[in-house]
Amino acid sequence: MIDLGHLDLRYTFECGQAFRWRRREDWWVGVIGEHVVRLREEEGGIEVASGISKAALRRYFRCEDDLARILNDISRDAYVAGLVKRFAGLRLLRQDPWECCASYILATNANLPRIKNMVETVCLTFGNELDDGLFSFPSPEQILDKAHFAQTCGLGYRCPHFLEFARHVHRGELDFDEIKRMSYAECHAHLKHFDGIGDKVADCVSVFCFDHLEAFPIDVRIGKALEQRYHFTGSYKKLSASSREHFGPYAGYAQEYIYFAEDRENSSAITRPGS
DNA sequence: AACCAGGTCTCGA
DNA sequence: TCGAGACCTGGT
Repeated sequence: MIDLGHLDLRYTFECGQAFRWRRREDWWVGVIGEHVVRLREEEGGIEVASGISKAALRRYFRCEDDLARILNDISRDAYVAGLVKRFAGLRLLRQDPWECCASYILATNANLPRIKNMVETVCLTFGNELDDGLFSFPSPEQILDKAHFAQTCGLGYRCPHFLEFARHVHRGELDFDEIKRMSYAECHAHLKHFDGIGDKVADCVSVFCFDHLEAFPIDVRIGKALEQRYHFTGSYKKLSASSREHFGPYAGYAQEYIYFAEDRENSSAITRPGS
């Protein structure tokens, strides 16, 4: 049993920030680094079945974030204030930079189910089998050692960007520790130099693995929400500036609550037509 | 059966 | 700096 603070596993894993968590009966099963992790909510904490250290788990779940204070800070309008109440316990995760960047290069112009499939196929093709049917996310070297198999992963036109990114990391052309020391603006600009990383992906990885909680990724759905609910318009750059100004230093948290809410709204509209 | 998807790239104005 | 088109492919 471990106390990870206020945490709702379902909201946190279903909101689309990470692609590899699955519900298996009453456990959430995922892979962090080379560890299979099984988690279950119990009274008074989270039950953990894994060899991973508690410190690593606390780090992954950003336990140093004062969630109550952050949610209070982003509740700057009625819409987000309502979402924060509905989905309290949704936490941002601190993902591994290599895995996060590589995954989000795959996450362009595809829907969530397909993205999950692509990532899972990559793990199955190149990663280490850790447990029955559970694979680690492969290292750049594991991918490059049999790069020709990438064609069989259904990545489409993302494939060359994915492989090229693995090569850049393998050659040491990205220093993730150095990027972590950059400001948000520097981090975002630096990442955009790599093929397959544009404004949106740069923002995703800025907030999901480089600790820039003010980053506010804008995909088509968030763009619609910004227009309809806030009347924000214009280029990505303008929308980004407006959003960060409105939501403040924890804009990334606000973005994730909005994305999750819009996603649920969207899927329930399809599931229950009419009314 | 079309439409669309956690976009990016290239190119012209 | 901005907008328009093309783009792999699988979900829905």
